[in-house]
Amino acid sequence: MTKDAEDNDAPPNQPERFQQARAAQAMAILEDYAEMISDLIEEMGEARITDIASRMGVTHPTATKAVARLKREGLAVSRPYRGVFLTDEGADLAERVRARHRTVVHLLVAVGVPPETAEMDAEGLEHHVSEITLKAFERYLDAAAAK
Amino acid sequence: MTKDAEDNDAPPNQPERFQQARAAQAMAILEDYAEMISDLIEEMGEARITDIASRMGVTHPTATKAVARLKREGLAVSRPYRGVFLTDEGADLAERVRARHRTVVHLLVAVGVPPETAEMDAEGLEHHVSEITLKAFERYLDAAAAK
DNA sequence: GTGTTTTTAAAGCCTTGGCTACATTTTTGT
DNA sequence: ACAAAAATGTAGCCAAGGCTTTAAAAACAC
Repeated sequence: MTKDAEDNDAPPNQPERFQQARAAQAMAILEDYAEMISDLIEEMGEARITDIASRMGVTHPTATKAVARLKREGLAVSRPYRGVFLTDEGADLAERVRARHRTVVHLLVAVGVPPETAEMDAEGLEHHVSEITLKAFERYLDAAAAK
Repeated sequence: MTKDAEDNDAPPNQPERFQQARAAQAMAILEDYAEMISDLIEEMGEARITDIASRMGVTHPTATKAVARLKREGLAVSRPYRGVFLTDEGADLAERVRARHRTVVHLLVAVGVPPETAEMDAEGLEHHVSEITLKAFERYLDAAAAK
C-alpha cells in the first residue's frame, strides 16, 4: 500500500526543528538557575545553595551540581561555603530571562489564560520562545494596550 | 543587609512550577515520537526506524531506544526488523498532540508570529501548554475567527 | 569556648537521551 | 541464487540532571 506515497507533506526542515527544541531545552536549566540566583540576590542580598535548592524544588546536591555547571559556563562564581553570585554575563542572561518570562505571562493572560495558570505554564514555555516570537508578543501587547 | 527581608515576593508554589515543568519535559519526547510515528504511518503506511530517526534528527540507535521506551510505556508495538505501530493509547496520544500542536501554531500566528517561526517554536512550546491554557487558546481563536 | 544545629560539600547511583562502532538481518539488483 | 546494499539491532560511551548517604565546615546557642 502507498508504495508511491512519496508525495508526503513532511517539511524538509523538520529535523532542525527538533534539534533546535533540544538545544533550547539544554539552555533551559541554566536559565532557570541564573534567574533564581538573581532573584535571591535581589531579595535577600545573596543566593545560598539551600535557598536555591528549595525554590527550585530539588535537593541541595542537585543545586550544587547546577551551580557547578553555571560556573563552568562562566555565568556564576562562588567560593566554598559562601553564596553564589552571577558574572556580568550571568546577570545579563538572568535579566533577559526575567523580561522574557514577564512578557510570556502577560501574553498568556492577554489571550485569556488565568494568571495562575499563565505563571505555571510560562515556567516551561518561556525557554522555547524565540527572539522573533518574543518581539511579536511585545508588539501584540503594545497594540492591545493602545486599543 | 536585608536581614529583615523576609517580606519577599517569592510565590510559595514556585517549586511546584519547576517540578511540573520538569514533568512536562519528561513526557515531551514520548509525545514527539508518538506523533511522528503516527505521521509516518499515515503518510507511508508504516513507520520504519530509519525514517523516524531521520525525521527526528537523531541516529537510528537513538530512535530505537525511544521506541523501546514507547513500548515499555504501552504506547507502541513492534517486532524485530519490522515497522513500529501505535497501540490505541499511543494513537490517542498522538492525536491529542497533533491537535494541540495545530492550536499552538494557530495561536502564535494569530498574535503575529511569522508562520515559519511559529512552527519552529511550537515544537518546543507545545509540551508545556496545559489543558487550561489550550482551552483558552481555542476560545481566543474562535473569538478572533468570529470577529 | 564548646557543643549542637544548619549548611555545604563529596561520593556514588540511576535514568534519559544523545552518540559511535560493530554485528546481523532483510532487501535488492543482476 | 547470491552478492552487495540497506536497515535494524546490540553494546558501550558520555553528559545531564535527578537522587541518597556520608563527611566536613560554619553558624549559633549558651
